[in-house]
Amino acid sequence: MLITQKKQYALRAIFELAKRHGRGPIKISTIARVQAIPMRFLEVILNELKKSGFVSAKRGYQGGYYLLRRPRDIAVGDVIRFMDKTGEGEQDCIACVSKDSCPFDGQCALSPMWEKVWESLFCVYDGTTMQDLLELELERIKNRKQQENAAEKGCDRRGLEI
Amino acid sequence: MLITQKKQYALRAIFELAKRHGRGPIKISTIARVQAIPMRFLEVILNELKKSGFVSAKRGYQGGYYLLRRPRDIAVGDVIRFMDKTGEGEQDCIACVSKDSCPFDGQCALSPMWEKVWESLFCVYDGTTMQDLLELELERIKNRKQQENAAEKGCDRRGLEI
DNA sequence: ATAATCTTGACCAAAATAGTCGAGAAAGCT
DNA sequence: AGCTTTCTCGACTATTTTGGTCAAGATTAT
Repeated sequence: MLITQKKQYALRAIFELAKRHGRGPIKISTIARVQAIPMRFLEVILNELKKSGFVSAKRGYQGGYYLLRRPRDIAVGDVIRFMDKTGEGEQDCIACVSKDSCPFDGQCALSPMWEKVWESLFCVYDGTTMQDLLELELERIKNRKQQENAAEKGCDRRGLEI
Repeated sequence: MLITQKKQYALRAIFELAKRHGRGPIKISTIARVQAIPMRFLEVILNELKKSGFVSAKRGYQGGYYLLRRPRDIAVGDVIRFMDKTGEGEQDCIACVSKDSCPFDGQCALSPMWEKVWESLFCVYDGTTMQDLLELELERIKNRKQQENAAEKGCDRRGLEI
């Protein structure tokens, strides 16, 4: 897998927090429902994410999770890197890039390519902030509405034609 | 993992065949030794690769595997795509990109990013042929020799200084 | 107090991945 | 023909990673 489910969930959870940034703590149960993430699993994930410094939590009655940074100051790359780290040493890396696991001491014929791959991957990751994702989402919603309107008109016309 | 061990092995095996292209069939045992791949596992891998049309094999006494195309006509992307296919449907893909597994019908906030990631990944894969890898390898060897020469001289000088 | 909510660590299950084995079939050599 | 070498094929096993659950406890607002 290029990306695990867990990282995907982490990103979606943070995205959801970004969406509601500034409106107080958000409950795990809410995030789980809206983002379609198994709740007990999300508990684990968010708890881990606290150590990243991106999110924090408040316990008790009106408790929940919230972002510690502005959405534009959290890049996807930051989250991925953090999630990789927690599993002890870059898990999502490629065997030949890290000298330890490469039988040729990181000098195999493929390693230059893996480095390129790694770079271009994180070029995208680091170039995408939560803010960017939010804006994309807004645009998408706008487009969908326009399409719906267009479709409705289409429906009406068809109705008349019959 | 970004790339599995098996795919890595497949690439290294094909690379080795490319290195010896035009010199008749190469034995599995040779490839396994030179590329540090478990032999019985490599048997399985090369056998699968026959279906890709990149390699073919000859049995018996002076048998072995050989490339069906010129090294410059085999890109890393071709190999990766083939290996992905054999596992039934793009395994190395991302959940949200394929509509089936995305709870939001492939319309989640992250999907545009995953598409970008996918593109830039295969941009590297498809832009790297076996020939390219061979040339890189040659250059690497040349550089290492130069370094060794330089190091030897350095040694001599140190010897005199003491 | 008590109800809501996060916290923690242990635990389990399923899937994917990595790797092995044995018996057989073809090809060349003598 | 008989022997050796080498691939072939399918079944099998082991290991690791991932995904997910649970229960008991701590904290806070009301």
